[in-house]
Amino acid sequence: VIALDGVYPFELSIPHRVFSSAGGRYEVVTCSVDGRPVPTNADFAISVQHGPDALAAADTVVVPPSTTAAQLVDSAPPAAVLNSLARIAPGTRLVSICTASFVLGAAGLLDGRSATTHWCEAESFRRSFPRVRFELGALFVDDGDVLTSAGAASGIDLCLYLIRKDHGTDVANGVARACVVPPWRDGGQAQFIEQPIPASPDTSTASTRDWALSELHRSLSLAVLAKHAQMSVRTFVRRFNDEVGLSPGRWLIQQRVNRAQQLLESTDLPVDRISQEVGFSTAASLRQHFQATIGVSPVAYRRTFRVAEPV
DNA sequence: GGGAAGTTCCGCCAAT
DNA sequence: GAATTGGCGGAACTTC
Repeated sequence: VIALDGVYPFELSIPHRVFSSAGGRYEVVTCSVDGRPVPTNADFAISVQHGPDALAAADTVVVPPSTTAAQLVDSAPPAAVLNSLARIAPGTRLVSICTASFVLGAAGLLDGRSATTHWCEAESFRRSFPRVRFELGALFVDDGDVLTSAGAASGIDLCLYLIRKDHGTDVANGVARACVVPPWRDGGQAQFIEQPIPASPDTSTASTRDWALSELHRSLSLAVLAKHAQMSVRTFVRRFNDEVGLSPGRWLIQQRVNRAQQLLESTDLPVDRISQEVGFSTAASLRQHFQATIGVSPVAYRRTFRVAEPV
């Protein structure tokens, strides 16, 4: 974790808090660009134990937001920051929290990539980095070895996602429980962008989403969901998009793949049976969406993450 | 993997 | 006049 001048203490502490809860699977090292104490954007400074050499040895480098990042609209990062980033070995996983994506963007590390940042800075980010595919709605964006997150707390979501990716759902869920945060938040930051509060809970799609999760094994067409929400299909789709940041169809597939991941890790059920349990009508359908979402086949995923039963 | 059939998504527009 | 709703139709996506 690299602390830049004016670092935000809350976001700086997220990687250590989350990764250190994963049962010794990660070693979290915090450094500065020169090994010297770092002023924060609060009324205190922090003393780090490591200099930029730590970056060369890291498998993952996390950049939390800072006032340094906030100053990078239409200007290059300070030389010390660029020199530090240059020490990162090729292939190292790069992670930014909140507006720290400006640091990666200004260093040219996001060119041609998909990325996000805090919604407040969306326009400024788009203007500053036209070569970056900006995704406003996401809580975080995974572009392979470069991952960016939205506002402050989405850094927690991203760290949990990395644990899930590295060690599976069970470990990530355990960390989420330890940190008393949800293991997975539906939708994106679209739901946090300033917009009028729905007139009354009766007009929300939330209860239908809860119901759908409990009926995931069923065939849930738009007509069925809209009927449950007591809305026309058109209004339901519109409301759903506004509240969740995803279409009902995309959301359903995401939930079904999530449930399939859990079943692959925690049971020996055949893929055929799991596809029925999570509401995909055929195993081929599950395989297609699983591959597209997770990047591996269900069987390959199980081989990697299925925890062997103690003998 | 390819193709047909069914479903979803979303812009547009009229009605409320 | 502005905001919301819901039907229509074509494109895109999903299922089989």
